[in-house]
Amino acid sequence: MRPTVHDIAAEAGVSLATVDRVLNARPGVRRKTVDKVQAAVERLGYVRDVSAANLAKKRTYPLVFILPEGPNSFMRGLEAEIRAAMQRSPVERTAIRIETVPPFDPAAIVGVLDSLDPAEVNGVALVATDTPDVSAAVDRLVDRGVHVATLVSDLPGSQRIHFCGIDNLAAGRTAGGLIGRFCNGRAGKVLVVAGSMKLSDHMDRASGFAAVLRSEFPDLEIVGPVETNDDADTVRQAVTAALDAETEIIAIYSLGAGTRGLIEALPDREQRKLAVVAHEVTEHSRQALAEGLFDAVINQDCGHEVRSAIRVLKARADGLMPISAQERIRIDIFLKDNLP
Amino acid sequence: MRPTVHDIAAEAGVSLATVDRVLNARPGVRRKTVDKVQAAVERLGYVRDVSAANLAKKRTYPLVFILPEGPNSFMRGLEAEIRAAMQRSPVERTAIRIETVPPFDPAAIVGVLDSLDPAEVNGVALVATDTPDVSAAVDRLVDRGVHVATLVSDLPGSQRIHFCGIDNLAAGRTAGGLIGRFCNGRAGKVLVVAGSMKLSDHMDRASGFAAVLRSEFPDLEIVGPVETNDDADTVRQAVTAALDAETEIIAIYSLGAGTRGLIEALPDREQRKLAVVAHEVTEHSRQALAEGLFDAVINQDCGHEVRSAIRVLKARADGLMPISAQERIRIDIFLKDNLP
DNA sequence: CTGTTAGCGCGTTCAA
DNA sequence: TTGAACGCGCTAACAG
Repeated sequence: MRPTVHDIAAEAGVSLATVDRVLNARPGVRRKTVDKVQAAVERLGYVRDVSAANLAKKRTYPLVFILPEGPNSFMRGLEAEIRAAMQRSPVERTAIRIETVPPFDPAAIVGVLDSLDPAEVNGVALVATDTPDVSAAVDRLVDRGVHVATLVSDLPGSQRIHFCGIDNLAAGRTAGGLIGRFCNGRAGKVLVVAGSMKLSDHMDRASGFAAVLRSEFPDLEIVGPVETNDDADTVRQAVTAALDAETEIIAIYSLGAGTRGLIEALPDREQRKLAVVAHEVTEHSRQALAEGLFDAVINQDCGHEVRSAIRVLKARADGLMPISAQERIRIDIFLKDNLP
Repeated sequence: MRPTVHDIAAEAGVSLATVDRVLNARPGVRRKTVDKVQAAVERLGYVRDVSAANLAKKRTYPLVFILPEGPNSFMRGLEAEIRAAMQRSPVERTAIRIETVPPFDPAAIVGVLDSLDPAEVNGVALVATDTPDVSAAVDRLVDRGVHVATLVSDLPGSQRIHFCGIDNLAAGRTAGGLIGRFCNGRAGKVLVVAGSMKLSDHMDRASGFAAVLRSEFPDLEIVGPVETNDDADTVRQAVTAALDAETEIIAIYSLGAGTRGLIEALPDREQRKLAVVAHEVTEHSRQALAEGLFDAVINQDCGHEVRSAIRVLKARADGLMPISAQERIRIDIFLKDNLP
């Protein structure tokens, strides 16, 4: 039988209230009493029953998600998952609010971050641009006692407690390995299309990709990365222009969004055979895979990311450590053959 | 504010005890009273607070895992994950017992299944051979009121409530897509090595693989599948023999275990270039990937599978539906470039 | 058949 | 600085 506060109280020779004060690090207890209680906790191996505590406190976890607005399918999918989590709020004791900001706008993110009231918010998960001002705003919020987790794209220099997303360096390496093998010995150029180098996920993917090509497939030369701000029309124009200009392009790695534009720019399979790898399963990329326009799509499960963010933020609010393996977001690789 | 049993009692004009009886479908309540209470539940949108209920009941969930003994690395990894879950038992209110049985021995599984006491066991997760006797034993257990989930390999005809594992047909298709692309237009033969056709996961992988080769890569011809009972020495002998006999083999798909034997049988990369795809990241396969002996490894996260089995079995014991997307086990694809 | 009451493990008044 | 007592939402005796 697991020990309870009663057992601790008896063991330490004090009352329940005193045990509670010590356990919750509240003031008004003599140093010696604190030691006695802590010794009893150690001795009996006490672990607090979080659900009983939450019941007594009628606790809810007020959480805020910050993500970019706009037509980006992936971000809208992410938002849908957050809304699904809001549906479960009564059961999970969460109170989730969504704040959307213009994409690629660090100042807007900073504005939201600074407007948050630590008294009303327990944790924040955000999709951030990796810029110094956002990093600083995150640190300010953490200093004010709010736990912050990054979502999808990390903020490596900041005080965020956790990154809920894939290892984007490994994702880029994977793309490199796939494209290298799909080209299978042919020499030529590979066009790399990115959204914005202000995003650390795009940065990481680009460098992982370049590293693998350099070390394993030296016959493939990178063109780009071209920046498109994840805008479909820009992607279409950029890809069309590049394919016209460079006839030696035999593969494309699209590491950002705007996938619809990429599809529109792709020439007939018969005319010109290109190995194509893109990111995120959306309506568009799914169809492109099925039609054989794309060879592979690298995906991150945004449902998992959202649930993970909630678990991590809640655990942290309770001062617990989450199961780390459970929070590792996998790099999914989809071919037309294993599309879910 | 979420409604409580008190609110229901007031709304229905009855006492707490009666509400409790109705909510838990216990006998001794007049039909009319039941209806009144249920109407109040509907009207107020009541949902029971499971953690409060568990607190009051001091509930624990006694669970049994059945899996094959023996040297199979994957199964040992699975067992390690179950033991990790046992460590969390006090927090998760579980009481987990592991039963091991000789591999490929349906009778042994049936023996364990039939020996289980419904009064002492709440749910069972098992790695099963897909044979009629096991299926029947599962059905008998379900009839006696115990929830059963299959783990890793499914039992499609049975009354199991859930399958905790990957879509093995899709996994086989993925392997087919990868091998087809890695061979890249070359014609030749592909050796398929399996453990046992008594396992539905092996069956499914083999057929998914064959389907993709037939429809998308007609220049590749399948040799096998050869059955090895997942024994490394048998695998080594079978692969060596096949490679000697058939000089046109340009690829190998190993869809079962015994990966060490496969590695030992593989000729020098320089001598004979083979595209190799295997299953499950283990110490051996990891090294083979790193050295370039394997091109890809398809993996299932057994930690996720174990946690999922526990969640599903617990949820079912409480009469709840789990978040289905969370319980979908992903098909992981590892290249040397994205090895974790 | 139905209602009253005392906990489950913990947090939080209010007195002492 | 400490302790007693009540309540969180629910279940389980025990009466009636």
